[in-house]
Amino acid sequence: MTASSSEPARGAAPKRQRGHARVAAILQAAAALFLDKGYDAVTMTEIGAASSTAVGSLYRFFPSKEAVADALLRSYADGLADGLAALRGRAHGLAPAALGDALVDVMLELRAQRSVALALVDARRLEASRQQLRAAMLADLGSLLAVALPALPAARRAPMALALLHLLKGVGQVPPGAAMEAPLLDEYRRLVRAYLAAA
Amino acid sequence: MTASSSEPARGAAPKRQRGHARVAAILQAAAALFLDKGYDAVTMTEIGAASSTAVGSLYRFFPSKEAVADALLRSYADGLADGLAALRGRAHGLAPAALGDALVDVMLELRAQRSVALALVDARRLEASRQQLRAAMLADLGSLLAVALPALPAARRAPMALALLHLLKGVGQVPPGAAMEAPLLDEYRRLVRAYLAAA
Amino acid sequence: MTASSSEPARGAAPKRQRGHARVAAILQAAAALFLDKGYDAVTMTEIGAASSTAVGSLYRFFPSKEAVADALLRSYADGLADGLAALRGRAHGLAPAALGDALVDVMLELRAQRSVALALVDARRLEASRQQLRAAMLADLGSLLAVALPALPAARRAPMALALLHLLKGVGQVPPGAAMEAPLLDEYRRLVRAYLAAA
Amino acid sequence: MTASSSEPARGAAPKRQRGHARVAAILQAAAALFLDKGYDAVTMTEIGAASSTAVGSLYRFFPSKEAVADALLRSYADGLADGLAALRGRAHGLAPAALGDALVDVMLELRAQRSVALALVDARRLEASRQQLRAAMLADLGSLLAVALPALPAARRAPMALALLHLLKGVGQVPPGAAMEAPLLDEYRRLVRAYLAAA
DNA sequence: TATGAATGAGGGTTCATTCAT
DNA sequence: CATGAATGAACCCTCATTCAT
Repeated sequence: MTASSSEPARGAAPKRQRGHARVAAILQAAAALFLDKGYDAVTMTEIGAASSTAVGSLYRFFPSKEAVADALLRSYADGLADGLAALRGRAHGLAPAALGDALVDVMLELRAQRSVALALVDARRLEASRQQLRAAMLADLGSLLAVALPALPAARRAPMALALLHLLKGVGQVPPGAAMEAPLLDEYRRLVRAYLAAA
Repeated sequence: MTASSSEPARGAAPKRQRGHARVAAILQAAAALFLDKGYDAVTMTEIGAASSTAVGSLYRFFPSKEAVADALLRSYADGLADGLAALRGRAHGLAPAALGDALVDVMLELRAQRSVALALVDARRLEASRQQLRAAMLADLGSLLAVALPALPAARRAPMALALLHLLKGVGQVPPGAAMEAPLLDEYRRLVRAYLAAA
Repeated sequence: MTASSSEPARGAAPKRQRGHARVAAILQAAAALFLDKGYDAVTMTEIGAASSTAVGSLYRFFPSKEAVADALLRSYADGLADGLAALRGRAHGLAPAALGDALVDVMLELRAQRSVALALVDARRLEASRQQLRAAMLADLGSLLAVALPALPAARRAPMALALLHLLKGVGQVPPGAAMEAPLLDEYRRLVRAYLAAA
Repeated sequence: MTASSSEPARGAAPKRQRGHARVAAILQAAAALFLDKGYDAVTMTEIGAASSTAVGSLYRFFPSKEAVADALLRSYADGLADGLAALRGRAHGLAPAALGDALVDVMLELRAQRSVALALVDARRLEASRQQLRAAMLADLGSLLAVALPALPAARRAPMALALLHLLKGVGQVPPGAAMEAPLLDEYRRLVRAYLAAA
């Protein structure tokens, strides 16, 4: 709205976008640090330094350290919920093996956010967010199973969702560039497929 | 490979039994606290209070907070190594499904120590111990697979050990008194069995 | 002695009326906040928000937070000096009781500004302004006493001014809407009258 | 109780007394600082430095900065309550002028603690303690008046207690070594006497 | 000139670790 | 040796003040 509309490429855009870029930078830096050292071991000053943001500014965007972690967690939860929702849309009549592969694929798409989320989910200080996230994911997985495996006894749906959740957590933890990556992902695919096929 | 399981049995037994009892009390208290609140949230003073040990004395037995966690981790690693070694002894010719059950059983036996270990493994501050523990467990699992599933291509042994490790981690995380316990354990048994049978 | 009461009236009036309104709004907002929460607990941003002024603009009018408090203090001092000067004009031959009532009345007229001033005077950070204000008020009160109570030994003038100052401070602190207001003000009137009559 | 009872003059005494001395040193240092700069402007580190105590140790004795101020306030409140209680014991039939002098004397005895207390009472952050202290003092003063001035209409007791409280606050604020001290105290005596005599 | 995002020093508080007793 | 008071670095967070727009 100010006069700078003539310089498109210079600095993204004048007002709101700056804030967005900042927030993104902060979250990215925080994600890397949390992943590397765990929630408690990371200091706000560190996050600031890593994202070229003064502590004070950090607190303009996030009211507390916990809020930073929550944002990360939520962003992951949202991505996952979307992925599962999309999968549920086409799950009806899917063969178990195909369902397994699809699940693994959903996970792989979110891998970046996922590994951070996992690091955070284990920080005991974040119980609240953690419980919430877990519950949401279990519900999503459960309803997916109801659609995809209608023959499965209802009583097994919850335990299976739990087991799958843990399994998929493993998929998310596969380190993206390592030598092990491909064979390990194959292995997980086999595992999930075998599990679902046997159900 | 199980050689690391003992320095206690070597020659330290007769005298200093006091010290041993103290160490045990400290570790037990620390385990309960770490499990409940996570590594970072537990203070040395707390551990002292919970084990009726003055902080100063705590530092006589463990040079640092990290050392307490390490001891816990190692004790768990030892138990696991022992369990896997015993299993390997009788693994030759075991049916895959039976092998799966046996693995789950080994895990269940260690569940108490295991859940603490898991809580600690996720405290990123303990990278060193964590890596070591992981490596040892993978090696043990790998050699168990070599014995139990001789038909498995050698190349799949490592990924499978990795996947199994993660799976068994899930078994260890099943909360011991919860309503979900029995069905969830059953589910894990099914899962492991299906996986090994398919291999 | 009342000379310090104006730099506003000198030559700044016609233009910049905007600025004057702003300054007034700022001072009013600041007064309310200081009164409510004390000097230290009020932030410049708050003052800005309460007076619809951007922080940056705040600093155009007042070079620091302390300057805002100083302005408030000075404005009160000016009002008091004026009131005392007026009283001194008609103090000659006034009966002690009447003088006491008049003093209380002067205070009551200034009550709004006064209570803020008192809140600020107690913020020890403002020593300088505080001392200045005090000295000016004592001088004014002293000269009023010289006119109104010529029989009073000169040596008692200073202590009496001090005591009166404190007394009048009490009057200023009577909370304006409380149930206690009327009886308490009566009580103060009695007190001042009794004191001056006995002198 | 330990073995050091043979060295009487060296360091007060070994165990509990050390703590007492520390607490006293802390309170004294805090009092001086609060008096000088006001509650908000004093930092815990400063209090530590002034009492040769590390911040950490400070927090062993007082759980928060507020607790330090509270202790100071309470100690003063206790002294005052004692003084007023003693005075009430012999107040029956006391002449108003004598009562006034006695009140001023009670104040003077507590002057050291008093001036700090006054500095703190004005710190808005300490509302809770402040209200409590005020209420207690008013109640004490009121019951003293009931005993000492039975002729006073009950309705005037509360306002008079309020006015007296403020007056006595003035007495407490007389700076202990200043040139003004003696004449000002005389003046306050006159003032209180005149007030009570007129009642 | 007005704006408010950005800055970073500094405040209260905690806790791993040390050391005098 | 055991003890637990003492230490002080470091953490999260706030806010007076500045300055690019």
